[in-house]
Amino acid sequence: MQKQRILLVEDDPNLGQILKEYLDIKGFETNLCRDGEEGFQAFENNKFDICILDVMLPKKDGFSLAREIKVADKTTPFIFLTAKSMTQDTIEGFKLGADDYITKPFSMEELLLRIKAILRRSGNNAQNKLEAQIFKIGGFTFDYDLHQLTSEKSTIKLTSKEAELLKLFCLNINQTLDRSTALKIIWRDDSYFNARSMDVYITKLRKYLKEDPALEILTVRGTGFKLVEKPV
Amino acid sequence: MQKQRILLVEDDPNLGQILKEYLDIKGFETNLCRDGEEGFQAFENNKFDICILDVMLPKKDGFSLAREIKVADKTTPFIFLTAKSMTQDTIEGFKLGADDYITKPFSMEELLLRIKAILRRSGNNAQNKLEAQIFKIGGFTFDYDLHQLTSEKSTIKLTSKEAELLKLFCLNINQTLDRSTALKIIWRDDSYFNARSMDVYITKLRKYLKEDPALEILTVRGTGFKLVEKPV
DNA sequence: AAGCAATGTTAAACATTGTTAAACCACCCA
DNA sequence: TGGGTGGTTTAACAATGTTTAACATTGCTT
Repeated sequence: MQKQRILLVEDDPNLGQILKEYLDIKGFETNLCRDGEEGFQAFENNKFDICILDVMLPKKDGFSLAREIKVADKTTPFIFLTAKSMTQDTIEGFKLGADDYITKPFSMEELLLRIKAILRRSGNNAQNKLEAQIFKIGGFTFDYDLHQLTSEKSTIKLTSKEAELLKLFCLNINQTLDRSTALKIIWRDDSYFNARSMDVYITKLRKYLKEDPALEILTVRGTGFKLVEKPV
Repeated sequence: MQKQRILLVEDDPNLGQILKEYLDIKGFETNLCRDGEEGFQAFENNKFDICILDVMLPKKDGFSLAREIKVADKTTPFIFLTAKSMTQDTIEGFKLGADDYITKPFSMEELLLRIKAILRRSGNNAQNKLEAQIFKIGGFTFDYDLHQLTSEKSTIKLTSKEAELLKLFCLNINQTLDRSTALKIIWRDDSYFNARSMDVYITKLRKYLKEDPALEILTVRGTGFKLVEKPV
């Protein structure tokens, strides 16, 4: 498969460089630009699968840049990098045009998961858009879009939070999923009460998965959880 | 098996030489460079299994060097040698790109253990990353990822700290494990209270391993502990 | 042998996570 | 509008993991 291309526009040279390296390591081809104008030029000369735009940029802010890019190609998905200081209203505004946004500071893992999610559901070609997100874990088949978890015996209907959490686990199977990363992605905020809410959902997922002894959600105390698929 | 190759870039001639000798004795082939440029040249002309980079280097700092190396070969793992004086933030930054970091001053043993751990889990090929860490000690099978210690009779579920400590012993079976090394690796800090905590865990592990008389955790008074596997 | 420092052991204190049920909330429908 | 309905959060309490504290034991030194 061809490498997927990312247009990253970020003026902080440190952050930009670190992000580019991380994404490159993760198998993307990342084009890093320093300001809005440079970003737009890069977009005109290349084809990208996704754009990651800092909102505060020299010469041309991320929102304007996005508008121009949308004119040129309506299908390209965006992720905005927004500052913590922005008001909720502003963020709401951005959300309208963006496929997703992420608030600084964020973990790279969190960004990567969002990128993957967007590319999955709104990939470049029409086929991709229709492609279901179906995971096979243990004896189960999990259809994220339908919110269905199917085993030989039965099919369970999941709620949206259950499905999102399970999807996160599937995207990171056999790896530790950070508590705060999951919270920021699903609950959009890492707070004490959300953490407890997540614990409740962990219990629910465990109940569903109990049917297959090869699957287990381990707790990594102080860090997060890990969905492991044991060998038979 | 072929000797594993280490690229060591350290400008302090004393420390550099000592480390090189130690690692060579431990069965590696170590290439010592004095500054970032020399380090990069060495990397271009050879294949290394792991790079150990001082962060403060003449001509080209360790972080920049790492960046260039990553471009040339994304899979090579790193360990950064950082100074105690660095802020937590900086270290967080390094952690992102690095497989591990170690704060000066450190013991050679500690470095060796970190090297071994990284080579184990992120060996040269990507497959290795997925390979489970399973140890056979005495009559037990210990699966680190699942935190499970299995004997003929039963399977015990270990807590995270128990599992980490046991893993350290397995990686150093029949060798003395330094108290402070273990503390720095598992607790990331060698203090009096952590030391006592570790003693508690030694007791717990002894209890688990008691089932097999061929295994014993000896105490090396004033130094540390040693997990020995006696012949039958 | 006395005294000291290091380690062994146990239990209590503390922190985090697990579980359950009730409260809350948004949405639908009559 | 009001009453269900399903989903999510909050609250309360239970269970578990980790650290701290206290006291016991061991080995070394003088």
